[in-house]
Amino acid sequence: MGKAIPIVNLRELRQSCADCALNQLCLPASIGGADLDRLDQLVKQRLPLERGDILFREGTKQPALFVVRSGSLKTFVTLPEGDVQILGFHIAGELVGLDGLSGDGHRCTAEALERSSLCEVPFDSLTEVAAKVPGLQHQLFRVMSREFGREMQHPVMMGRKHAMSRLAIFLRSLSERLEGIGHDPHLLTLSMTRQELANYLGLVIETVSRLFSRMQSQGVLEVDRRSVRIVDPVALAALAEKADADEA
Amino acid sequence: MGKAIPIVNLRELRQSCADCALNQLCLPASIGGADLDRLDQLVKQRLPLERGDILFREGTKQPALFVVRSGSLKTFVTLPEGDVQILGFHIAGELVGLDGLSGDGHRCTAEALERSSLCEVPFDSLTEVAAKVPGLQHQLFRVMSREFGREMQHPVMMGRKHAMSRLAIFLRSLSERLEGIGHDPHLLTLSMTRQELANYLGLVIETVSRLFSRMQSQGVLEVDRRSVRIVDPVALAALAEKADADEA
DNA sequence: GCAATCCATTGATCTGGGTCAAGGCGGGTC
DNA sequence: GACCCGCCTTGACCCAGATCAATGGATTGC
Repeated sequence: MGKAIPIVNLRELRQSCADCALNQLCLPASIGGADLDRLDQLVKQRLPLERGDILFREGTKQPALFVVRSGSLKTFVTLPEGDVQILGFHIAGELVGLDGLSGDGHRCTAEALERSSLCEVPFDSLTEVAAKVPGLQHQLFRVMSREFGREMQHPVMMGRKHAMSRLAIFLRSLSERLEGIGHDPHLLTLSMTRQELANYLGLVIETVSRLFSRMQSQGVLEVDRRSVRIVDPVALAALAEKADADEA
Repeated sequence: MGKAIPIVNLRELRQSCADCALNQLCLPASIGGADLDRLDQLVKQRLPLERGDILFREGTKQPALFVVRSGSLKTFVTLPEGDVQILGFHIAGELVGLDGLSGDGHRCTAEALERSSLCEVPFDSLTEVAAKVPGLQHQLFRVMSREFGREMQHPVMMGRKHAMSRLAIFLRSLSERLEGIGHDPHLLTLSMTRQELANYLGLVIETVSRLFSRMQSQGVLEVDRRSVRIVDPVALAALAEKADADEA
């Protein structure tokens, strides 16, 4: 047994949708047989990305849809003045790139937060096949709409006037999503820096750092660098929902 | 010539997509002939809504897609504690209800801000026809993705740490959208209350009020209750982009 | 081992916007 | 006309979080 050198798992690289553990979260859900084969042929397995690698950039023509198989990414837009706004973090089983179907290319940039592997489906062939496979079209609408629902959470969180609520909402959401892919919902390993998290939450890095410290001293979390253990989920929920004064 | 009693325009109520002034902004764009007729049969013209009328509620099964023909609406979610977060305002030519395709019903509530008329397309029949008309499917993906792009603006705006930038961004966006439907982009008639606007921007009503006053005294706007004239668009743009300190 | 770098934490101070409170104005009703 | 009521504005005050600044680990490179 040598060192833990990360090796590309070749079996994983050439695997069909039918065998994929993420099957139910992904496009192929609820289609099968010949249709699944047809979809399978569109899906390209990509070599893993490393932290900082760009999956696609704002404005890219030839847009594609991606499914995260392992690892995680962030999506963000760059503002005219040069600063960025992070729109979301994407973990295994989640889709990235749905903003690209408009015909004007992708509207945001996607970048890996750690070593990540993905499946890729080019849009033109996807919509082409979707036109022939009603089940796929339906599923495509479903996942787009599901993603819509997820996007809604961001403004809801940003609308909170207390920084503590924002962070608590984020942690709960992440916990829930991890649970959905079979991880321990109380043991989070953050793949983003404090800076990236702060940007996403609409705060500055110092505030995020202080919030983690405060939650730890209150016995809600145990924090060690990027790993966060949720010690008191009830207290965390209370922080997330703590009133916000106005209500109209 | 009597008083200006608002009358339901019957011609408008039973009109085909082909004749509609909003044609290019809407679903029928880029389909024609027999396909357009097929779509036409799905579209129901609804009686106008009055201020406060609910178009659909969170959780409604039997979701549908709506196109605003005139007037305006807001969409919002209700949080467990009872307060709400407004997600967006929708003016003529814009689509409402795209969040409903997930199969779990609508994820937000839509409410009229003023007397508004709409077209309605039930989802089940829409997706059914879309499966047969590739042009429609494509257009449906396009408008969904376009809407995705619009949704992205909300977090970008909420990420701004200065209240003035948030309001300026909102005003510019509204101005642009009004221009798109042939209105004077410098003369805005707000259909939402200050409270609704504040909620959307993640601020309190007093702050919004003070911002309007300040922009007026700076010569950027002329404000009279709900009507806002953009006097100095360049200054407004500068306020919208004013640096926000961090940039990662 | 030591420097350099990146990332995170902590403290001190300042300030933008939230909170509390008091009118103002316009549109409706009787 | 007088009143009311919903919506908006303005002022005074205060606090959560931004800003400024210094320090502390990890990790990487030499």
